Amino acid sequence: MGRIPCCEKDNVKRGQWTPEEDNKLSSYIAQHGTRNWRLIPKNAGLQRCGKSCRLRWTNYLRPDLKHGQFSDAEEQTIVKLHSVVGNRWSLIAAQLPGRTDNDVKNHWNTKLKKKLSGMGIDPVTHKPFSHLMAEIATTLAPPNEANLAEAALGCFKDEMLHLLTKKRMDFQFQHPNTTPGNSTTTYINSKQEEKDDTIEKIKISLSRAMQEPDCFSFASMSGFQYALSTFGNEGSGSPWSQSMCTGSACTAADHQGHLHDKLEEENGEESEGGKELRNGSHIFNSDSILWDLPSDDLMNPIV
DNA sequence: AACCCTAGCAACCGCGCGCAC
DNA sequence: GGTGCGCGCGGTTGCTAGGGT
Repeated sequence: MGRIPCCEKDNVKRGQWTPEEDNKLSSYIAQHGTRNWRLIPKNAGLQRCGKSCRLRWTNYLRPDLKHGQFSDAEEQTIVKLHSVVGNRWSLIAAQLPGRTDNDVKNHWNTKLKKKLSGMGIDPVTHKPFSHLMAEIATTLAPPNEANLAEAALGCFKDEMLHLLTKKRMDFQFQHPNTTPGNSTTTYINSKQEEKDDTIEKIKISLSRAMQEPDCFSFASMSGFQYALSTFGNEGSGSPWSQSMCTGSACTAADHQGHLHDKLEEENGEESEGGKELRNGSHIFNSDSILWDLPSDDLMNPIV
């Protein structure tokens, strides 16, 4: 048996509150208090759900609310408390007079999270990223080659699909052997050509890998490192493919020295992708840990 | 000027807990 | 102890204003 709805959805208004509605609600609550939220809209002459009235009152209309910017002291309090209690917004808000849980939550999600990340602190654990990276590196076992291939392929398929579908139309028609100076491609600048060339190689290798999974040697794929370092976000499939794509596990693999060593061993020479990787920014370099990402991926400057 | 993108905020939704019967 | 109800909470969604192209 499901829970009954808190109100008749057909008969209630939703969305932004008007000043008249605010007035009605405020004056009703001033006279009668907030005893039964289900009855309040009916008695106050509002076509609103009781829940909606409660939210409007607690988050906006309550006379004791502060509506301005959060002060530094308030922000510090939020960060401190969040490090202890986590996402218990109501608990945190209770320590900040005039602030609601919704206020605190919004402020955290829009400002404080980014602020902490920018300072090199993980907003979830409140530990420095360097500390987390070290933990991950020591916790995870080095992956074997089969896992890596599976993981990277899973990650790769999604990213390539994404990339290929969002790429300009000309990419679809551009044959890999297109000669320079061809009228259809002359407008492409050299950097773009270089990138397209890498993408094309990835594309060919990927389709080969899908057709001949058994004899597929992932590390022989030109541009793998480029892709790994560029598309490190939305993996799918095995846990390794997930973690491979977060960047953190890449770091772990780097730390263990297995991934790049393995790739270079098998490549025999430095791949084009490898060059790309090396040209990427070393945003994180603590002791033996390296986190290689292209500069475009520098979401969070690390201290 | 028009369009697109993004950040910030308000509001909604669903779940779980506590209380009364 | 079981059930129904009301409320609070945290996560998510949607709207809007402002900035960039």
